[in-house]
Amino acid sequence: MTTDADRLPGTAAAVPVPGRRGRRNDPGRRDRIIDACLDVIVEQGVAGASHRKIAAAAGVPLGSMTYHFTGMDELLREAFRRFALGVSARFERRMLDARDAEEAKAAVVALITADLLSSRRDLVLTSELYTLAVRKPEFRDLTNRWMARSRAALERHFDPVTARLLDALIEGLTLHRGLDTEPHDTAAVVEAVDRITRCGN
Amino acid sequence: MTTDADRLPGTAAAVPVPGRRGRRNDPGRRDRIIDACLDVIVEQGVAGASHRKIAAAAGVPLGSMTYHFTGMDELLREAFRRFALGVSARFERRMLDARDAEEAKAAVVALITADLLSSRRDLVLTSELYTLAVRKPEFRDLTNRWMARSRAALERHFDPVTARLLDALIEGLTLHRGLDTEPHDTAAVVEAVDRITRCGN
Amino acid sequence: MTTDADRLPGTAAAVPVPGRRGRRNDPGRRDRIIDACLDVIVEQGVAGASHRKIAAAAGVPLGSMTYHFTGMDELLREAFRRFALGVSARFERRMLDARDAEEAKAAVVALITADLLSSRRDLVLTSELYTLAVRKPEFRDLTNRWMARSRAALERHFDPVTARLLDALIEGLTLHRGLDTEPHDTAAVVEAVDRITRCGN
Amino acid sequence: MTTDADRLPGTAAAVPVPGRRGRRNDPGRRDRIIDACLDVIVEQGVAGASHRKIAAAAGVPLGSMTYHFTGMDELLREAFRRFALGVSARFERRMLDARDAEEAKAAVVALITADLLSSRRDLVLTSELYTLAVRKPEFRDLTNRWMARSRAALERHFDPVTARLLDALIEGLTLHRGLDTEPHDTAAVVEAVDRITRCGN
DNA sequence: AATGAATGAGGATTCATTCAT
DNA sequence: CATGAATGAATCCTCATTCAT
Repeated sequence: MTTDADRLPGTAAAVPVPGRRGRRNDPGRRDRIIDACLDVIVEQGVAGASHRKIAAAAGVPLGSMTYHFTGMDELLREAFRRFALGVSARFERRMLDARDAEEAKAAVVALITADLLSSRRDLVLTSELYTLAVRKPEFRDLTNRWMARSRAALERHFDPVTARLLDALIEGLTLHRGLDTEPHDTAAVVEAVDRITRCGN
Repeated sequence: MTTDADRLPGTAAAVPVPGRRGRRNDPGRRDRIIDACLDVIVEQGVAGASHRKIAAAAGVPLGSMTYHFTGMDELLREAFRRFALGVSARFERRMLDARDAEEAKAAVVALITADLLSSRRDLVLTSELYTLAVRKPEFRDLTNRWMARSRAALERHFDPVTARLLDALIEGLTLHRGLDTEPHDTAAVVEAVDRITRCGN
Repeated sequence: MTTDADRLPGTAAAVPVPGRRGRRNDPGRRDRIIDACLDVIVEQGVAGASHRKIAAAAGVPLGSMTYHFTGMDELLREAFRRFALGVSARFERRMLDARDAEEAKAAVVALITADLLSSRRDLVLTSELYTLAVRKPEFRDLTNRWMARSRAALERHFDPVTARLLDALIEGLTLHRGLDTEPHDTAAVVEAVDRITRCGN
Repeated sequence: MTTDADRLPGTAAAVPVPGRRGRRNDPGRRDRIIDACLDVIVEQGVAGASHRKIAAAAGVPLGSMTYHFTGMDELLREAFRRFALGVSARFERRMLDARDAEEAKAAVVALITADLLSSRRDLVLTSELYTLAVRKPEFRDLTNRWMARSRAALERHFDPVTARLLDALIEGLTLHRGLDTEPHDTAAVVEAVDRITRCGN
């Protein structure tokens, strides 16, 4: 399970999910609501995300909320599903792009030390998702699938045990770097990845 | 920064004299509220922690809440401060008890693989705290101090770089083990700690 | 700026269909709330006008209050706007009905010495409005517009300076007569209007 | 009844009211509370004047409030009594200082056109007092006594009818000048006083 | 199909007052 | 005598959800 700054292209761009629920006048409204939901969560947290605020952010009437979603739970689930899918897809692609273990390690380092500005959003959403996942099984499914996908991607270059450990290391380093206020140097991250992968590539 | 199940001794001990309708002068009530706050957070999350619920859990009238605390913010801050202090104190003690690096490593492994039943509470509270810390500076202070204390404790047995990496590893492993539904084997944790500490004791 | 007992016609006419439990779609409910607000203010003052009391007086659920108005401020503003509009419209009509300065003077005297029973409401509301206006600009706008309209009406029969002085005199006499407990004779009022208008018709 | 900017000297200056209630440690505390009460009312209105705020403004513990006063009503009554006494005493002195009707008229004009900065406090307190007086008899006693004293002072230079009319005129002009936002010229005030006193000195 | 209107439950907070000390 | 601690009632307001249209 790993964080990444990029948004999965194609999910949020008002693509009309064909077989889902064809709406006449405003296709993609459902999608817009989901994106607005994530935006509100980034700014105010899950605790501050209300139907009203999300509706306002999406530019849709309040009544739309419970028309398109059975309730806040469904909306949150879909929003975080989109988020997790996007982040893990991006991670997977990076691992696919790496041609050997060395490139994979470099990619991991790049990921952890990535521009914090763009990954602030990811950090916030990730921590919010974890907080939900710790308590509610339906969100734990999300994080589990995310973690599984990350490990599978890592296993293209590392043995299963190393993949699992590396994934955990990424998690911890990302979190600590995100929370810590003092600047961090990349060298330590390189060192960490080196050590954790030393005996198991 | 590491999770631990024990409660800081001496903080929550102010048990209300049971059969007495303690109206006026109830010393320790503030402490009881803080503990009740943590309990409610564990069960319902920060989002679900309201004055009403906490007051009910602590067995105090609603008006007591804003008498003892200026508002929810102060209450949350104090609650998480107590939690962080307790956990980091426990961690520090464990490191002090270790007589050499090997014992320290064993202690770390024990910590990560500790009885999940008791550490479920810690996991929940930690993730809630992180979610707050990501957004609000006053809670980031808490996590920073916690992290600093953990690293300092680790530095009794490891060099600074290793300490930092080990701390991050603990974080990631704890989190992943807490979220994952399938069982984990201790061997992998031992392996991880071995690798990360190999070149830097 | 002058007080008058009549209510602006057409504003409060939305009588709720009595025997019908009008749940959804209750047009005129907003108006009814505003009127109820004024009623409560008359009886308990602005200080005693709470959402609860007004809702009860209007026969609407508490939640309606903040649905129809963003908060107490907006409600108070609308209520006093309605009051000021009604009073100044009535005053204006009286001045329009007067065919010359003598009739206008008589109308002013009639106004000041009007039946106190009906003008008690006006006196209370006026003093409450002034108290708000002294402190808050948005209410001062109301009183300013009211004063301007009164002066404009007076200027149909008197020169600008006299109009302004007459308006102030009306204000002072109305207030003193309203507060004073001993009975007043009309002759003094006639004398006052005569003197203030003597040199400026 | 007339407004004036000066504070009655000697009332607020922590003079120990001798026969009232001799306190040991902090004589004048009662007085300080009353003054603080007026200060709070000026800033927040009667509606915003709470025991807590006044206690804070006076620098006394909250418990002192209900120790020195039976409740808010008594406190308000004493506060406004002090205010009304101060203002009317100042007015009386000005009338005593005038040696003839012309000087009295000049004094009245000076009073109305006085520096608004210092009289803002008076304006606020006066309107608050009127609002109370309109509703509650115990405050109407205050305003009545104030009005009576003002008229008595004016009767040193004018006949009773003129005194009463002049008093009302002062009231209206002061109020309108206080509320109006555009600047006012003194000439109109002079003219008004001239007219109202023309036929009756 | 879509939504504006409406509402009751619950949110945090402020308050005057009481009482034990 | 004086006060800090405590409390229950009341404050405004936000909310997810329902329903008539």
